[in-house]
Amino acid sequence: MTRRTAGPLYQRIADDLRARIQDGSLPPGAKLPTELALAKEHGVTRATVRQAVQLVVNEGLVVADRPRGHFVRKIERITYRPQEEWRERPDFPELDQFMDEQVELGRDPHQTIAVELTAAPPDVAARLGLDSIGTVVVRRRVRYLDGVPFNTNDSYYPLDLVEGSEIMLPADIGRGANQVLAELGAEQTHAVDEIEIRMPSPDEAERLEIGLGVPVAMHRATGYTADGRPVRVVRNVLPGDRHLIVFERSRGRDSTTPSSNAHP
Amino acid sequence: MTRRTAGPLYQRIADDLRARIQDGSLPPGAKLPTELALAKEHGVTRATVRQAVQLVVNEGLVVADRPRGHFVRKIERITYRPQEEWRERPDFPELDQFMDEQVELGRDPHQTIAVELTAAPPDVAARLGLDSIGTVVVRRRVRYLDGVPFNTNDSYYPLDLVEGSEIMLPADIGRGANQVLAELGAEQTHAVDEIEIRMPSPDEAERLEIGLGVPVAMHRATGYTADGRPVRVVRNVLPGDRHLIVFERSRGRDSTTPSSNAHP
DNA sequence: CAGTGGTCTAGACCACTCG
DNA sequence: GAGTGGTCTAGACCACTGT
Repeated sequence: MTRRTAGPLYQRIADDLRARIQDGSLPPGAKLPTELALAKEHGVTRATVRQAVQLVVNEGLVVADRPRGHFVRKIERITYRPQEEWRERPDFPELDQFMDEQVELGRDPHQTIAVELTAAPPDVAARLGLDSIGTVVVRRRVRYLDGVPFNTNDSYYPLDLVEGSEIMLPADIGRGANQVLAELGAEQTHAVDEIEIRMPSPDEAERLEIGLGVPVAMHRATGYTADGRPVRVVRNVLPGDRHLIVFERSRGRDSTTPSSNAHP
Repeated sequence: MTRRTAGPLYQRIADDLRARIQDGSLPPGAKLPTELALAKEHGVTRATVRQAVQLVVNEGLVVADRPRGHFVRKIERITYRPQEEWRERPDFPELDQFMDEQVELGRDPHQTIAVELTAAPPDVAARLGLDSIGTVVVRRRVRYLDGVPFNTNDSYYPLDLVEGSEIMLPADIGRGANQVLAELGAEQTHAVDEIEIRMPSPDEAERLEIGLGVPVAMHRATGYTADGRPVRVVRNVLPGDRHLIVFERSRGRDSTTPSSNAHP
């Protein structure tokens, strides 16, 4: 942490706040001094203090809880393992995988499911190899943990592949949508995971109750059958303050250089 | 894009800017109207316009290029494949892998290398299984593409493992540090990749020339030998506007559930 | 009701780049 | 030298929360 001794006033005030957070005198969850108090302390107007506070808010260090005050952000991440979707499931699971794992950890998960028929958005169409009029089935899920929205999970399937199947029903699929796909003759043997880091759109921020200063990961997974046909695209939006993405890899032949069907 | 018809003025102005960016009337690279022009257009003061502009800047949609004006951000990402570090390399490579791949793509890469001996930072110590006084060798690299800093790559090795080896020299290792480790009797057979999404610290922002509104991914890779001993931790800081992280996976036994040595 | 942050105005001066 | 955004002041009113 480089301490500034010159430069704009608001930067110096922000430096001071960061230092207090880092050295523990303002621990996670602590309430910051009020804007008025900071103004008096530094001999500036409230407007200048607000610039400083805005800065640390946009860095994700501090959250505004209006009108109680500003507080040091508490961060608690769950581990998100894209590879686990291919883990063996119990023979008669009652919940889907996300729910299942979280219950094991003593959390209270639930999710909303909506199914929709639309034209494939461009990124999905490109990965599914569909032309511009390709119709897809989308399963949109919002997942909650202890009442807080945690991530969104939108799965896209070519309509002709899943028409009439369980995938089109807005309900949990205990054995997993991938299992249903396999039963439909489209078993997936490999997948490509893409992770894009950016700030959320206003829509995403609202849907996931994301505050300022929290970026998201857009995780896209494209699943392929043995003959290289893409049969599924999943778009996950993961708020950065609530997720740690984990992959494991071995030096085996099949997990290093699959070489084909790579996107983009 | 939900258009607002009520609410704070600056939000409405920001909505208007977003809409113009999304519908193409302000394409990537285009110059926004000046703050004064926007103020007149919307019948508000410059301070209010600045709030609106700050918002879209912090969303990463717009960059300030002072004092020329504000411009719509152009985003161009390179593909970053953690698994590729285990790709077969040419017998007599002259450059390291990052450089090599980028030259193939017609870019001009270079990197700075500094080697340092320090106590292991807590996150590294935890992953290497070292106690609080464990000493490590750090190879710090900053990688540039066409003169722009692209990412940082700090590799940590237990001192007793690499002492006296090529790893301690601040120069490119054509055949790769992993190959050197193997020659030292510490061949890695599997690894855990962790990806954390957050806003950059002021230090990181400066080192990587990151503007407001650009989050980073912290990618940590921990490499293990066949007997499960961690021998290397790499910390990569990847600015979100310049990277797309890609993994590929097969449904084979070894790439799905390695189960042991997982962090955290 | 008091205290907090959120929004907005009106104005001032500065540093830097470009023509 | 004109024009841009960056910084800062002084003041006002509002909406919401907790007591």
